[in-house]
Amino acid sequence: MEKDGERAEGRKGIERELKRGSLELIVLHLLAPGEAYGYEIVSKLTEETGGSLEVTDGTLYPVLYRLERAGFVSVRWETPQRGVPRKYYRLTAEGRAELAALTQEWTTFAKAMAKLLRPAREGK
Amino acid sequence: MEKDGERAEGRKGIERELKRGSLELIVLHLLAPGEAYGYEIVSKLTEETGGSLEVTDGTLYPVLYRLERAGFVSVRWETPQRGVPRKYYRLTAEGRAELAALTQEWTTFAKAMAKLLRPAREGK
DNA sequence: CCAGATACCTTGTTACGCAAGGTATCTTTC
DNA sequence: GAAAGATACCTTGCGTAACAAGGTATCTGG
Repeated sequence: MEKDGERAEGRKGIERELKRGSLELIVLHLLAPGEAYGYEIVSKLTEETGGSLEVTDGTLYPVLYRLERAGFVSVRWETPQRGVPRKYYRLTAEGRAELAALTQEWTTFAKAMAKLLRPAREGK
Repeated sequence: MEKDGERAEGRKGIERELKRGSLELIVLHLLAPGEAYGYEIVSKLTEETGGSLEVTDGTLYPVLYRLERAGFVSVRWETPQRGVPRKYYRLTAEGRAELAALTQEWTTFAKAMAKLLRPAREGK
């Protein structure tokens, strides 16, 4: 029945697109204070943004894999006394450099957008 | 031997990804003051952002087509006294509403990102 | 009539975010 | 000690958007 009941594509899809290219930065940023494991990163993000930015683990793992492959994070397995093994990720020096670079790029982009969107416009 | 001579994957690709989902908003915004034709929009964007945000016409036309299809812009052909025919785009009422909605969504997203990235962190 | 400029349009590639589904390990309960 | 549930990691397939590259049509100037 729900022919386009929850389609509402216009609304839902935008956020996904906006997140594009920002996720890598987000993850690097969340790793800045210290190491963390996959599931932890997911909940950290939800928590720190009050739920306004979220990812599922299925989204996160490919990102982490990319980061590892690029040498931006190092990986360590640890089995806690209680619970299943966890894979801890930690920024490398290159990762920190990348974090700084991406933060810069994101900020530049956001500023350009903000300036463009600012309605103020003195007569030409 | 240019193994990855001009690939420079990391750097070039990011901006493209960041633009994702923002282009539609950008175009709607550029149409807000009044109608414009395709090529004009391309140069308006380059001009207004001092070149920090750019699109090629091959990127723009699909966007315009989407907007037209969604009813956010109306279209009018005009052949100027000198030169080739031009296709002028103008915001519809729905287009204006969409512009407002997207601006809102973009701002919300940008604020969430900015807050996350802000390093300041008072001891909990 | 031919070269060049203007303007519009199409196709194929690439990459990413995501939902859905899958695997493995540990804990609890009976 | 088997079943059920929780935790955590990983993979596959899909949709979509930005872009480069290439194509078409119209007008202007020599």
